[in-house]
Amino acid sequence: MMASDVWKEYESNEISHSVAHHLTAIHELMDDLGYARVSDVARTLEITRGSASLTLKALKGRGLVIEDHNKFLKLSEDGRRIVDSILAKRAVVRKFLNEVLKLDEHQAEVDACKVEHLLSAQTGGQLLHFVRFLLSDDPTARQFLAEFWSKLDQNEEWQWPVQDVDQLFNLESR
Amino acid sequence: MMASDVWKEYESNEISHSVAHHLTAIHELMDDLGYARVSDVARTLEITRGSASLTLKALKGRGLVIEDHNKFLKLSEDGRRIVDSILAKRAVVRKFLNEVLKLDEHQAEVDACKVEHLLSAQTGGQLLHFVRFLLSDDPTARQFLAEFWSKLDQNEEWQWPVQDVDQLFNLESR
DNA sequence: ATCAGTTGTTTTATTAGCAAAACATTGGTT
DNA sequence: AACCAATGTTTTGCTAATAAAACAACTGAT
Repeated sequence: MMASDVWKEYESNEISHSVAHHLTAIHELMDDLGYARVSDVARTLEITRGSASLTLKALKGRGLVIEDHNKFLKLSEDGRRIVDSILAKRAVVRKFLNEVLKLDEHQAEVDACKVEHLLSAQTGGQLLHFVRFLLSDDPTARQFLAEFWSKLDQNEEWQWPVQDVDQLFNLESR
Repeated sequence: MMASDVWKEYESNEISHSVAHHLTAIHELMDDLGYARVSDVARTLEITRGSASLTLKALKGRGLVIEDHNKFLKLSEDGRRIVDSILAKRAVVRKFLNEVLKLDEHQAEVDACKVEHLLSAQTGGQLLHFVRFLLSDDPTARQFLAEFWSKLDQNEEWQWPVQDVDQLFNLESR
């Protein structure tokens, strides 16, 4: 509980929010334009070329981005793997928030974008299993969702933020 | 998609990971010891007194922390509200990851700690509704969970990270 | 061929968050 | 009184990520 080895793992994350978006920007640009240069990344992220240049230089140094003889950028194998895992987590979190919890699309997009690079691979994988089953045409899943959504409309008994969540579960928490 | 007004909201967050833990440390110390000084916070977070002193000075300036005539710290009303919302999100996310997705406790704790300060109030509230119903003794919820868990043990068809999550849902995204 | 626009880099500065070290204050012990 | 330990602050320096501005190099149009 509040073990510092837990809370300090935050910055020990090898992929920062900024790095995640520099990499996914390259990925998107390759899809959309067929190429990605420093300026294109900067435009996409709405930061200055100077900032993008410095960050991308570091990413080249880390072997996540590769530069052409003509200053054209692309993702390395490692870079692509990271982008894949980030986009997968973003997609599944967005889907869960929007289609299950019924949060509006913008909120779902924003929250998914905030946490996509922080979730572990295990969490991403398990969440995908879960949401996949939940949104499948399995009758049990259908019925469960229907009941949940009908309950959602009904009650707003307790208000957020909650003082003691564990009490709401009628369980001891540790 | 990749709208910069979305991805830039990350740093626009008023509560950073560091601030979140400085505040919750004070909360915990008040519970455990009955008081909280700069040194106690530093010890709890395993950072130097100097760092804690600077951060806490800023938090006093923001009106989230109040200092005694004798250097004793406590949370303001605003500070307490923030801690409540963070701890509630942490608890519900941890519970979901551990008791529903069956991730081990450490992983659940780490991931919950990483995202607790980033989730919106709406997301926290909806997630609480969802997990509460999911872990209740409602027979539909019971049956759904039982089926999900049995499926979990069975298949490991596709491997993570997934190339195209949306394809796995047999749905168009967005 | 020149001139303008685009592109990439570098330098300088800022902010948040940390460490390390120096320093001041306080409280208790002997 | 002298001393030591704990506490709090300040200063200096570091890293990541940004902006801003200066600069160099290339491209294309006329």
